[in-house]
Amino acid sequence: MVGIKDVARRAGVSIGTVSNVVNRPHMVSASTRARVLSAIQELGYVRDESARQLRAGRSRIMALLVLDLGNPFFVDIARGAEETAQDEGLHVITCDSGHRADREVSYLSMLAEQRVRGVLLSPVDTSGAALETFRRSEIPYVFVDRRVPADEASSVSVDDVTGGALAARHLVETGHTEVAFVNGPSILAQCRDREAGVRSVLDASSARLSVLETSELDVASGRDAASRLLGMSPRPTAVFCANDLLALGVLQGMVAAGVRVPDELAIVGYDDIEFAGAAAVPLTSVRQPARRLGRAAAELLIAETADGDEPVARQTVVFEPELVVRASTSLTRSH
Amino acid sequence: MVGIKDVARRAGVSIGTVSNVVNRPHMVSASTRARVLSAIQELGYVRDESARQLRAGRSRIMALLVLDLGNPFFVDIARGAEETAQDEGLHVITCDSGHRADREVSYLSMLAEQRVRGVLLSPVDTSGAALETFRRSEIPYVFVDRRVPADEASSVSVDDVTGGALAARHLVETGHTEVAFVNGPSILAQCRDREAGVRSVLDASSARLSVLETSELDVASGRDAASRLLGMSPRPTAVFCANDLLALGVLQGMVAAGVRVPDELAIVGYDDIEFAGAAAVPLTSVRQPARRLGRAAAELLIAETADGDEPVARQTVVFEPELVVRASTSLTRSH
DNA sequence: TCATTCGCGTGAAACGATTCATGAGTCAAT
DNA sequence: ATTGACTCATGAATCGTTTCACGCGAATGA
Repeated sequence: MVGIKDVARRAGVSIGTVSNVVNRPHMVSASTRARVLSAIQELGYVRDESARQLRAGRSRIMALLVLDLGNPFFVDIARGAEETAQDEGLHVITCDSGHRADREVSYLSMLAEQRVRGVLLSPVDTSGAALETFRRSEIPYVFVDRRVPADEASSVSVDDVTGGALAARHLVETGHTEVAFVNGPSILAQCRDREAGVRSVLDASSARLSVLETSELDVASGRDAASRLLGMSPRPTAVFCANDLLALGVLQGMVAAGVRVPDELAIVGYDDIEFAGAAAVPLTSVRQPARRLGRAAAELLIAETADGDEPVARQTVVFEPELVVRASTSLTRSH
Repeated sequence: MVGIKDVARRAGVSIGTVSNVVNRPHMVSASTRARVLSAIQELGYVRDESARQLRAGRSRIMALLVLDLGNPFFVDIARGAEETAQDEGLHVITCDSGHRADREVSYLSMLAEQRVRGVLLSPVDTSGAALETFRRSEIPYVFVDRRVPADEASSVSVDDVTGGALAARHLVETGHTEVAFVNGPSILAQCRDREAGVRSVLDASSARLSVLETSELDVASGRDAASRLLGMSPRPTAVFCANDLLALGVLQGMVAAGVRVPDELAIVGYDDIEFAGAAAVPLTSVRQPARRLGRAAAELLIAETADGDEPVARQTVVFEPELVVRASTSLTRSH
């Protein structure tokens, strides 16, 4: 593998000069620069990041560790993060913990060994030991889609209580009195908060609430939930799901069972992923600004790792969700 | 940042011994080992991969560079690749070129600088200059979801010609004579092959084929295609889409326009992503074994980079696609 | 003419691990 | 008592960069 010293020899200069050509071209005379550059070309020299990083002590890579890449919501976060990273000349590597704490731990220790610049983290469990050991590595991290106290870390999130309330209010206002909430695992703060939002609205109304908890936040769990809903009596006339994957699963289960949506059952999802609007009965959903979430988190992380003088203050950014009403809750468009 | 020499000092041994404790524990006596391990614990020592890699000359990371992470098909490939990588103690970093050649180039040069173990590549354009310069870096790569001549590189793909034929035959056999093929950009080999498959079947039948090309392989393009289809006369009674995202877009556009699926228009997608089966009118689709694709590609790459004696022969693995028939083409289930 | 500045280039010292030849110590066998 | 075999630990060399103090020569100013 050709290294900097091969280039130096070929160009008849010292290795220090080659390094300067690559990193501070203005410090080198035009003629030498040209000679070195053509040597680089001819030899096909590619700088070795590991050596560079060893010297520098920090890498040019930031990591994004998400709960589930199968959920387009997180893919959008990744895209946002990549956008700002690129502006800073950094790269993002995306890791998928698949909701599993052991994989989260494994990735975190890998990232610590890599000495990544920082980590954008959407953790399975905040209180977990996973983070506890990672903290000692001194690698900065920012929470994404999870609010934490500012003294612990910066975080960028969306107000899930409001989001839940938004959905619930919409259902109450459209006249539903028998409402179900299909929630994901309650170890997830997002799920707990959305439920809190739902309850705050429904408790103050005359509607009745049943809560179903699923083990995963995916389409298959949604289908399961659908069959449970079908067995309930009285059967709810509206269901709010903790995310769009669940909602799509419920929708499919209902359509398969001949239940008309929204006539017999209104459905509200959460995240407003692209597939929500693209469903044959387009889903009403609570939109989260996923891309902006990713951008903002990356910006915070970059600010924290800027080689400035003073440590930057931790920040807590909270975005507001927005209800997007579509056919799955509006009778007017049906049929 | 605590390094190996801090540990050595604390434990009262040489750095070589610490290294042995970490990498070849059996070569160290039990008592020293215990002493070193507790020093590691107390100091919170985390090995620095960049130094390790500098010495070793190769990294423990393999990369997967895909066309579009927004497409669940590629997420499944990533999962497959990660499964086998994990078995080998490797890590995968997933990069999303978003169908853009410039990002592909940028990622490839980053990966070359990182001296990754190898790259699983789903390239925008095989003939591209992107690859040409990457080749010089000597980093092994395996094509995923794209067949190439075995003398160039190993590849793992699915037979797209057969896949296209499968879909077309299904439509012909269910009696359609006016068929549309909504294809993605023809620079993609996948798209060209699927079209070839479609033509091979339809040319031999009495059905008529119209081909619409879209600029992207996403849901929005599918919606566009739907409106174009609506303007055609005679209007096709069946449409095959080059992937499920397009198909979902078409489905949505049609349902919004009041066209009944499958009664007035049958739709076939490609990839069989989870959302295809979860659509309110579940999509008939050509299934590709995405996870196995990822696994197989990673296995090939690992075989090529095994530090064995002889270079391993290049391999070309081709999987067979499979038609999954659902409601979007079968009148029997409708209403 | 001499001193000062400036522009360019050099060479060596890091960075933090791995690896390997070497040596120190112990034990058993001759 | 000497040898050989074996177990552990050592310390130096090495990987490919970056960085920095320094030196050389030319240009500038007095």
